[in-house]
Amino acid sequence: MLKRLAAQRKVTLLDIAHGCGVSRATVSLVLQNSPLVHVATRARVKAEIVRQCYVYNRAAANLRQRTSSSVALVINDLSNPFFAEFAAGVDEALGTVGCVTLLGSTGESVARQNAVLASLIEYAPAGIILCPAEGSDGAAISRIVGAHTPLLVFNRELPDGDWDVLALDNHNGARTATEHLLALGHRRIAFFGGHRDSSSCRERREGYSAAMSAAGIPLQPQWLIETSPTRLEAARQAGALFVRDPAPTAAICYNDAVALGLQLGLAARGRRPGHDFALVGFDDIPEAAATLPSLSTIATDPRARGRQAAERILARVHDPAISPTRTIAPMQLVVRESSGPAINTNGNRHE
Amino acid sequence: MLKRLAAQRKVTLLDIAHGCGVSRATVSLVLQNSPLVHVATRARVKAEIVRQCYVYNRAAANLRQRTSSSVALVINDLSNPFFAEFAAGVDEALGTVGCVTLLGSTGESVARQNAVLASLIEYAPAGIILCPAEGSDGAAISRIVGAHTPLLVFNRELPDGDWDVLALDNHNGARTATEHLLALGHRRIAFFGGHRDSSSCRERREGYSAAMSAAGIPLQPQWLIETSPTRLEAARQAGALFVRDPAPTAAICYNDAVALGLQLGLAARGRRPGHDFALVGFDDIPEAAATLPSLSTIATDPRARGRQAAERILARVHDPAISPTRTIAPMQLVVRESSGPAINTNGNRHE
DNA sequence: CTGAAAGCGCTTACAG
DNA sequence: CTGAAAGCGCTTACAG
Repeated sequence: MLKRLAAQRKVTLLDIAHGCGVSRATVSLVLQNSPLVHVATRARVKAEIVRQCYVYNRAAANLRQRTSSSVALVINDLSNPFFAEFAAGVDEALGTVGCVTLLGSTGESVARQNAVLASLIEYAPAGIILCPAEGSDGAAISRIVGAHTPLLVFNRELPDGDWDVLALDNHNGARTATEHLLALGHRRIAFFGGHRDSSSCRERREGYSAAMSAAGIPLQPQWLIETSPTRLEAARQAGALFVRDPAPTAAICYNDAVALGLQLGLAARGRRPGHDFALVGFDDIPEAAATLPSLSTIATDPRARGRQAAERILARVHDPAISPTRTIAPMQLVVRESSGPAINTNGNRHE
Repeated sequence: MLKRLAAQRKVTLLDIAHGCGVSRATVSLVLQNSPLVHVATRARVKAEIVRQCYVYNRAAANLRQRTSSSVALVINDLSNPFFAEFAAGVDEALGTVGCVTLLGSTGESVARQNAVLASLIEYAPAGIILCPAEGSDGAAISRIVGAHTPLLVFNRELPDGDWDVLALDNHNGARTATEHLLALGHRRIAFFGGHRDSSSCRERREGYSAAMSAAGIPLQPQWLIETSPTRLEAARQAGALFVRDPAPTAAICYNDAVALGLQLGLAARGRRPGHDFALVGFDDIPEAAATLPSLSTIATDPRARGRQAAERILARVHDPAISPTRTIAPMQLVVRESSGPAINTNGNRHE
């Protein structure tokens, strides 16, 4: 399991000390920029460090100091741009304080997640940021992580435990998106894509329902269309919107991938998104601005969320007395072309 | 710089030993599944480990054994899907052998790259996988990394040093793509997008030129169009293809992002990609299959490259006597709709 | 099969 | 301002 390094003798503090006739303690103090060391001594030590190509062994230092300068990040999979952006944000924020990111991925498997957590915890990270796999068991996670390492759970609900939570405001995001379409005159609005059993999908559907009820529009069951959250699936299912008359004139999509797929599926059926049909996505992935028609969407800014998660976990590391909190990140509606112009109540555009 | 962990006493090997009346050595042997320990003793120890919620301190073990169970991965930025996929592949392969990924990102800055490397090397990784930032200095990197940690350089050329190289076969990939368009009957073929000073762009242009020369077609300077390698820029520059008559009928694109942008730019000018104009991308990002028309492209399979890089570095870790090699990963043409049907030499389709 | 002892590379009181 | 000594949590010969 372990990699065996060529046990070539590395140059150590003691080598530096011998090299310039001081003790290890002095070298250590120089390394820590302590003001206790005489300038001349300091200069001699520093020169010797360069001369011998000494490299500091942070693991040894951490062991002795009982500290840690790493944070573990456990996500689903980096090939999902949402998580990749989140990870980039985490790494960026940790990097600025000289902390390193230990990466682990679960591939949405609970068993793998437990194994990954159990492995990462052995590296004694200062904290853990976890995007839990679907179906995660909070109690099991608590048991593995233990009480001494601050944990932050991102993005997915987990039956409450003693950890920080950073959640997206799915409910209000979907409500805002729906209200946007209502304000443009749409009445028959579908919620397209996603799996009912995913908590984020459930929350988004609830926000959508809330807005529809508030507008006095009874929900039609055929307006709720499930798909796997991928572009391809969404493109294939586009037809499901039009099996009954009167068909919806607009849709809130579970996420941008689904929305982009729906745009393709609509085009393949001769309908022009943003003209014959209005849609709003979720996430604001880079492509949303670049596609044609550009995609109106609810921005989640995963990179900023990553920075936020890292800062929160660092705060808890620095002061373990802080108690865990629940933070809800707001989401912003970005209006682009795909939601189209205002229409009249028959579902036609004002000309 | 360092995070200070609440110095709460952690349960240690000695606690377990005391807890069941054996020595630390015995507990250590149990942890390593050594056959030297009596079954009954082993069972007692294991029970005690669970009872006390002991967690192994891998850093301490690594220090004592002079081993490492981490590999550092330094990339540009995770928000680039190509690198995100590569990182996912690296992490996947490392995970299966119980090795952890230390992440670092350069944001394409040489200064930051040097700082990140200097920081990561202090964690004594067993090896380093580096996707060098543009303009990297091989000598500086050698100096920072030192001679004892195997290094693998991915994707970008770096003046030769004592490291493994995993390169993409840009030249042949571009040649293959160009030959595909030539075989369809195209003669006026552009090379669209990318920056001339990037080594991968240069190599791809060379492959393209080679195929054109081999077909006896003199290159027109106006067929070489530079853009930043983004979708938006590419969409904006689409017009540059048509400033002079006769305009090209096809283009090799620097990468898929550029190709997708060009598709949008063409559509905005009333030209139908795959009908009025043929194009081939580079990378085979997931979107290439899902866009409309679907994108013909040269597949680089970054995830497989990541696995390959990880396996290579692990091999060197296990046997430091192996000398560094240069591996060129082959690239595969994937034919989809965007390169269109065969045309006649006037640039019209066969009907 | 088990235990006492030394040591991985660092830091930190404590004396001087 | 500098040095001798103990110790972070583990492993590994070496005896028994």
